Amino acid sequence: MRIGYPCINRSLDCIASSTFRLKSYSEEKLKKTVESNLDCLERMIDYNLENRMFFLRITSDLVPFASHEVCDFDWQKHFSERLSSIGEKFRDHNFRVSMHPGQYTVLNSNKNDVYHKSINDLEYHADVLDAMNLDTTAKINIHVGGVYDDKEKSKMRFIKRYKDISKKIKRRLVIENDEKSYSVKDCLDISKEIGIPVTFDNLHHSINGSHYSVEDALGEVSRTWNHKDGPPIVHYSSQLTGKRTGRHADTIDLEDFEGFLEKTRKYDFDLMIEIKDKEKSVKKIIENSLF
DNA sequence: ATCGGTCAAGGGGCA
DNA sequence: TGCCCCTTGACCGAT
Repeated sequence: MRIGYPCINRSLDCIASSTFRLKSYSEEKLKKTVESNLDCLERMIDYNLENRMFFLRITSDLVPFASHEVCDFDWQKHFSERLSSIGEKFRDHNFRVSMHPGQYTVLNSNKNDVYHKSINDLEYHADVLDAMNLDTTAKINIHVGGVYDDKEKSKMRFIKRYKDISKKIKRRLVIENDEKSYSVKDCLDISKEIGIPVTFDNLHHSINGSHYSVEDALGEVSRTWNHKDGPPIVHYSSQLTGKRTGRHADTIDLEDFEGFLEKTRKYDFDLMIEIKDKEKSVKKIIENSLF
């Protein structure tokens, strides 16, 4: 069981996701930005080591515009040594690593150009993990995508597209239940057809549930992860009280978290804490010996 | 130096 | 149809 937080460490005075405007794109600027992003990523790894947080989500902005047509720079080659040494550090300390493309990456889109751009973006994410020589437990986590007024058809489109993608992406791709469209049940239906692992998100499940209890949902998704995929990935967050449903809380509610652990005790998984104050919440969990 | 409008990009939900 | 929300702050031009 490993625990971590996504993309940004607020205790450090650096970010690994620094970017710039498309208008000001230049190869020089890209190189500089990626260098400083990699510096920061290494500092995050060191911080995590010291604090025993062995699950890390790498920001999609590590190499800005990498999947955009404007970028013809061979960043993999240029940063190959650094990327592989970062990967070595991950492996030496048995880190779990993941990435999570944003809302613009929609594999099952009914628009062809969106679909193709999504493939490019998934390719980029796979390239980052490949350049670090990470095994297939390093995952790229996405949502199923749009519904377009016909969920069955849209699920089928996801399945067909999945079958068509390259091995390089396929070996890392996992799907997560989302808060309005595709529930755990929907993800499991898809997984049954193509064997893709399913990430469980407790907050999304509480908003967009199926007939599954948390215990049953976790039990079912656990079976979608094979040995080569590593332990299941679970996302935990709590609702920001009084705000729009789905908004992430500012800091962790330890009582709520204990309740969650209570229900999930019998399962093995790696846990990503998606809460605004990031590593501080994880620290609270560890300090209270909850994980 | 500070401020705030804007940022590559999709989709869903509501008035 | 058009606007807002999510992701999420950071960038950068105007002052």
